[in-house]
Amino acid sequence: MDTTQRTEQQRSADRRRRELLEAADRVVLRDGPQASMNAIAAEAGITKPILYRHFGDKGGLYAALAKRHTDALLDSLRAALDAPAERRERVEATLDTYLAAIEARPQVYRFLMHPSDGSAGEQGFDVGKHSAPLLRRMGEELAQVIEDRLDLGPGSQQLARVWGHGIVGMMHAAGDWWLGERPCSRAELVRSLADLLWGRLAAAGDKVGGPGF
Amino acid sequence: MDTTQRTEQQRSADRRRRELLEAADRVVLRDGPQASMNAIAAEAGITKPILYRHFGDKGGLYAALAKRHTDALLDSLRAALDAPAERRERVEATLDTYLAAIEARPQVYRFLMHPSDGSAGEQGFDVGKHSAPLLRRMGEELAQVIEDRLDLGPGSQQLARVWGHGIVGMMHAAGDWWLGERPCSRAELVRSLADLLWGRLAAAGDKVGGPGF
DNA sequence: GAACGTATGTTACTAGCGGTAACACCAGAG
DNA sequence: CTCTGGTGTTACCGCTAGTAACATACGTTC
Repeated sequence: MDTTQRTEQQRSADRRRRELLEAADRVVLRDGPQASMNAIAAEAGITKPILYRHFGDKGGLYAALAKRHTDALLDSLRAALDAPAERRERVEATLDTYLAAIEARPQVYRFLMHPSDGSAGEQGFDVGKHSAPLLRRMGEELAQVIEDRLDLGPGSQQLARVWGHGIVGMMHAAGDWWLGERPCSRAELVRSLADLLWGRLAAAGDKVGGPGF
Repeated sequence: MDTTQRTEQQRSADRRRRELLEAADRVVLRDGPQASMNAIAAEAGITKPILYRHFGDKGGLYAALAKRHTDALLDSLRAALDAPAERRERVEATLDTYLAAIEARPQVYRFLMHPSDGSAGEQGFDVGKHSAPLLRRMGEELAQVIEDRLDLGPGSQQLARVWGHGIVGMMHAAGDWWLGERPCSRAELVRSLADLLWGRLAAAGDKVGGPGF
C-alpha cells in the first residue's frame, strides 16, 4: 500500500535517526542527564531543528535513548533470572548483574534513573509517573517472574507485584548508595541483600543491653 | 560579643526568611518541584533578588525547604520505630507511617524525592549525590537502629547499613508504585512488605508445572 | 524530463529560566 | 548626623527548550 515509497527515503531517515541517537548517547555518556539539545546537535554535526524533527521534543529523544539501554539491561537481567540454578543463586546472579551494570556505566545509569525533565507542560500531580520508567519495568517484570514461579497461595498476583517493585527498589537504593560510598565489594553487597531477602532480619536475635547484665 | 545588634535586625531577617519559606512551601505544594523562583517570589509578594539574598541559589532554597519536611517525617518515623512493641509490629507501624505521609501529601513527597535540580554548574559524575537526601537520611537512621538493636554477628555494622538503605529503598519504590496505581489498601501493602522482610520469599515453594503432571 | 513530496539543513527568533549588578530606601547604633 | 545592614526595585546576562521561515538535494510518479 504505502510501502512503495517508504523503502528508500524512510530507510535513510531511520539510519539518520540511529546516528543521531548514537551521537546523543555519546553526549549523555559524557555530560550526564543535563546534556543540552545544542550539545547533542553539535556532537552530531548538525543543528537543533533536525533533532526536534526526529524526536519531537527533548522528552522524545530521551525516551528513545532510554529505551535502548533499558531494553539491554532488562535482557541481561532476564538472562540472570532465567538461569537454571537454585533460587538463591538466581537472585544473587540477578542482583550482581544489575550492580555490575550500574558500576560499569554510572552515567548511563544516572540518566536512566533521573529523567530530570521538568517538562514544563502538564504538571499534574500524578506522582506515579515521574519515577524512572526503568524502575517500573523492572518491577513489573520481576513481579511476573515471581508470580509465575512461586507458589504464594491466595492473593498471589498482588503479593507478587508488591514484592517485585519492593525488591527492585531495594536493589536500586542499595546500589545507588553503594555506588556513591563504595563501603564494600560488590559480592559482599550482593550477599547482604540476599540475606535480607532470605529473612535474616526476622531471624536475628535482639541485642542484650550490655555484657553481664 | 556580637549578640548586641543581632537582636533586632537579624531577628526580623529570620522572620522574613521563615515567611519566604512558607510562601515557597505554598508554591511547591501547588506547582510541584518545577516551581520557579519567579513564581515563589511573586507568591511572597516580592522579587527574585531577595530570595537569592536569603538562600543563595535555588538549591539553597530547596534544601532549606526540604529540611523542614524531612525533619518532620523523620520524627514521625522515629516515633514509630521506637514504640514499645514486637519487632514486626514496629516494622509495620513504621512502614504505615511512611505510606500515610506520602499518601496525605503527594506533592510534598514528590518534591522531597525529586530535587530535579539540574544545577547547571558542577556536573561531576558523582552518582551518589543526585538521589534525594531524604532517602539517604532515612537509610542511615534505619541502619543505626538496626545496628543498635539487632545482634547480627560479625560485620554487623556494614550489614546494617546495607539493610537500612535497602529497606528504605524497598519502602520507597513500593510506595511510589502504590501511590500511582492504588492496587490495594495501605494495610495490605504494609503486610505484604513486612512479609517480604520476614523471609516469605525464601520460604515459598516452587510452583509445579501444571495440574496432574 | 517535469512536478512533487519528503527528507536535510540553515539562520534567526521567542519565551522563559537561574542568577546578578546597580541602585534606592528605611531603621537603628555610634 | 553618619554609617551600617537590612529590604526592595529595575534591568540586565547567558543559558535553555522549542519554533518559524527558508533553501536545497534526492526519490518517486506522471
